[in-house]
Amino acid sequence: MQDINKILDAAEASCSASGARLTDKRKQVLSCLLQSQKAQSAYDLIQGVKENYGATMQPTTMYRILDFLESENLIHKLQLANKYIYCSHISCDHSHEVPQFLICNSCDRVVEIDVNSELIKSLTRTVEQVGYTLVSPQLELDCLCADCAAHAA
Amino acid sequence: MQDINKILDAAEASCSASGARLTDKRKQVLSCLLQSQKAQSAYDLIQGVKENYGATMQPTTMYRILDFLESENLIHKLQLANKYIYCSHISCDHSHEVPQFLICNSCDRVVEIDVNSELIKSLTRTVEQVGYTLVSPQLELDCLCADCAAHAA
DNA sequence: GCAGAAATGATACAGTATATCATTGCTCTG
DNA sequence: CAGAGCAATGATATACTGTATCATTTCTGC
Ligand SMILES: [Zn+2]
Ligand SMILES: [Zn+2]
Ligand SMILES: [Zn+2]
Ligand SMILES: [Zn+2]
Repeated sequence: MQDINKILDAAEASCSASGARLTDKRKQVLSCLLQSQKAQSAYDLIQGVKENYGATMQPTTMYRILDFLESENLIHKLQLANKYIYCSHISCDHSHEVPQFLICNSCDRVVEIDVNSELIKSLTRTVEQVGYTLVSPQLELDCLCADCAAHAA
Repeated sequence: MQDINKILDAAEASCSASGARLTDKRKQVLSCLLQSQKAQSAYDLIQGVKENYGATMQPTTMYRILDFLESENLIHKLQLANKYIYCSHISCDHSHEVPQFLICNSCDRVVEIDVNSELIKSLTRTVEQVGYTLVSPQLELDCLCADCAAHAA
């Protein structure tokens, strides 16, 4: 994990480049996500910004901010867990590929990796065979992290 | 889609074989799911059994029944949509492989196919590389069905 | 400064899921 | 067949997740 401030700077630059503003509140939410390897729900984050910054946010505001951060590719929404996680590629140069997430179902720790392109091709082919169209090939896998697997064993 | 009564018989046999009971209520819920190609939420199903059988079920009861049906491999829960769909393999002989679901994000129509075993191997390998353990390789893909794609175009 | 747009606040509510304790009904044994 | 024990369901309350709507504040460009 790199320095959070460096990532925040990169996020700010990325927003500027797309004509968007990374406001204080948005930055607070993003910071909360960056401070943890674990996926957090919208309500976890409402609690988080309150504890860390004394800021009160209504659900509406939080969801709007999360939508914004997602549209700027700074975070990802995990459908499998109804939680959010920062994007691992905020401050790297290469363009963002289709993400694949390994989610620990015990502690919500998340690893983001790029999907193998062969795999996407294979999925797309399968989907087309039954007449469907793939909208988003984002994959989320139900996993156990090393720590939790050790405890369970 | 085969005859629903034939599938219900198969479901009943399958439950007997595992020492479980397919009670009237459980059968009503399963029937509702079998009557539609579309994924339905727990609350959709509460409405469904009311309309079709005049039976009133509380959420607690419905979730318990859904858990039961899932544990008997008669239905699947789709995390992506927070909805439930019958299993396509209730009355076929071959053992149930890892399922993969193509979910129309517009109309909730679902296609269940078996995951290519090469793909599972590839996923497992990837997961192990980062020290995680794959708990369930069930894949759910965000798609559009042929009808909805045609309308959107 | 001022108009217009973007962002946030505030209130209410819809939809999804679980906790807890009570009651009913089935099964098995004696 | 009685009655114990367990499986299934009922009932009530509540927590969690997400959206609709309208008002207010803050920023930007002129
Ligand atoms: Zn990412
Ligand atoms: Zn873990
Ligand atoms: Zn199935
Ligand atoms: Zn459709």
